[in-house]
Amino acid sequence: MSLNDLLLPWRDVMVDMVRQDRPDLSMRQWALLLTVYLTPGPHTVRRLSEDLEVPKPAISRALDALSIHGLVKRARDPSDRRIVLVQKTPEGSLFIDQFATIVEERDRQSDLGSYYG
Amino acid sequence: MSLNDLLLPWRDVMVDMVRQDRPDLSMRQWALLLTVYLTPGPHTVRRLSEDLEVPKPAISRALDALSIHGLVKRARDPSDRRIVLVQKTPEGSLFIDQFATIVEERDRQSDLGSYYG
DNA sequence: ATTAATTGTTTCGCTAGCGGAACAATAAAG
DNA sequence: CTTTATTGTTCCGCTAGCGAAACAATTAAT
Repeated sequence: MSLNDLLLPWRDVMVDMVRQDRPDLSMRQWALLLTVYLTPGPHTVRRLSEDLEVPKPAISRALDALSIHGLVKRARDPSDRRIVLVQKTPEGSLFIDQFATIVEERDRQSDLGSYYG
Repeated sequence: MSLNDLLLPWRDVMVDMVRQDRPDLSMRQWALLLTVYLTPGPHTVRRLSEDLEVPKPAISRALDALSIHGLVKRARDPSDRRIVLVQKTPEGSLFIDQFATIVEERDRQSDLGSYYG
């Protein structure tokens, strides 16, 4: 598999991400969002900070940003009220689905490309 | 193919991108870099601006940032000295190769996961 | 009860990036 | 030549994000 076949879908999806309509999330915010939606929880600030190798305050700020867009929400753990559990939202799920559609589309395009081209 | 199978490699690669060692590029800078390295040129500021649907000054600034890391270089078109041709560099090629390695690795992991898991 | 540890947020000074307008350099049209 | 068009950069005021340190809230240890 050539470098182009491998990376072109990435290029295409990233370009889609950059085009101005959708909320423009930074790389960290994307990594955080995908982590919350695709990996098993519970997702606490501490764990996310360790998983992403990013300082805790940065996680906190990124959660602020994602929350503003309604893509994620915070809830205190009832059994230990220091802990913040980061949770999915309906809007976030929709957003992820739309992202998946873009990825699917771009993957499909790339496959066709290597078939015909 | 499940949402997870489709998106988990993306999540993993983005997390790798975010981890602090490698130059932390913004989404725009990534989209720009991949466009220069993976799509046919010549790449002028104007064309990149149109392709990415991003204002020209933003392209110019992003090129500054990429140039500082040596990932890309500018050269005036000799036949029309208004035009800036954005060109690859050895460092940039290496960087793209490293990125490809990450993508490959993460794709492979995900395939294994759906086979055994 | 007091002290120590843990968790997440806020503050601090600072840098990078934003869009839009103005700009300089170059080329094309008249 | 002079004017107009094109291309890319710089300037402007502003917002978002950064890491480190300080902080408040809560729980655990003594």
